[in-house]
Amino acid sequence: MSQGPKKTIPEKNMILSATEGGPMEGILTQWRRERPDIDPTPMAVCGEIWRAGEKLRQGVLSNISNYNLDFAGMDVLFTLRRQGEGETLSPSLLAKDMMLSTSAMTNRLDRLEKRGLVKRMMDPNDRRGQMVALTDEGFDLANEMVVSHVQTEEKMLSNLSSDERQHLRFLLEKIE
Amino acid sequence: MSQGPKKTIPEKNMILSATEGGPMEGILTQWRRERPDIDPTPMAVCGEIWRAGEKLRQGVLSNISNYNLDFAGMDVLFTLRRQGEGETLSPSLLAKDMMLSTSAMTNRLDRLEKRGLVKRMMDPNDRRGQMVALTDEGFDLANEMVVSHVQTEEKMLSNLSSDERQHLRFLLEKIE
DNA sequence: CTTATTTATTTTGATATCAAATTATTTGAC
DNA sequence: GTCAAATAATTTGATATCAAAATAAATAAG
Repeated sequence: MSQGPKKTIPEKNMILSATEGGPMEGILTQWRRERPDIDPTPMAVCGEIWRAGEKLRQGVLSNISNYNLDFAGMDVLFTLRRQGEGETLSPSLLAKDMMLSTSAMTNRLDRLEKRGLVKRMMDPNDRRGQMVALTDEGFDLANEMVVSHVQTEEKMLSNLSSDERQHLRFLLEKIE
Repeated sequence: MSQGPKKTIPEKNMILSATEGGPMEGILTQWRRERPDIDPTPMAVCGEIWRAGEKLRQGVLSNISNYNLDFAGMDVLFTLRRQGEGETLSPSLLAKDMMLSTSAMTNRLDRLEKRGLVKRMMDPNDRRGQMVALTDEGFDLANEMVVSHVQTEEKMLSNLSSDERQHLRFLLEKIE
């Protein structure tokens, strides 16, 4: 209440809370004791990114499981939905878009097709190729699901102001 | 060269580069067209986190595969190594630490034990329990590997200043 | 035209994971 | 002490993934 100038306190708190108290700090302490020759902060940064990603993934998954879907299925439905109504993508493009093997995509599409959410159509210009589209049911489901999906994400990000979110993206994009 | 005050330009650039050019921007554009009623920026933030995490994972994996290991094995080795030489953890604790099922941990330990990197010992105080420790070989490998591991991460984070890294962690920790 | 190469998708075989069941042991209630 | 509930680890069964092989069709070179 009487020590430093008030001006510096917010900044100080910011820095402190990024290095204290977090679940990462114990790990860093261990490494510093075992390998004082190594600066472990890169591990902390990467670890926080993975931890945050995992937390977000859990939250998103818990929402979409209300629709009897998993992350994989949601990914396909949303990718197709945001192309626009009636638009199609080939299995190869879908796989590339999601950084997935084409065989994994075959499997995902099989499951979604069995549930009636997507349909495969022959590509009229290339008999090797297929055109994958949402069914009406898939389109409606994606339309409904995206609302609660974004709400779920919004809730998990609610401690971040708009500026902070932008800054977070800015920093993440600098990762090589 | 003659328009606005120079002072604001860095901030402006910062904001611009977080919303333009990134691999996320096309996706946002699609969503804005299809669902103008929904603010898609939460998807962008989450997507950036997952994207960055995946990129880091790839880099780390490409380094540890020089040691014929995968992410799973590295995780176990490092968790044991940072406990200190000769320290042990039970399979349950290891599993909890890595947010993994105990059966997955059984599998990981089987593989590492087969390679002679860890050993299982009976817990003298609880005949149900085990104490997992690094072998000498495992200890040496962890010691060698952590150097290039941190270097690899450091390289991928090299575009971020020390302050930026701290700020990044600060922001990530706000995710609920 | 024919053959070789590339491209699109599926199938096969292997593996890491999880949830649930199993086995063995400890802890707690009485 | 005995029985029930909790805990530690493994086994089992199912599944999603990948890499590599297989199938089929388009493209290119001669």
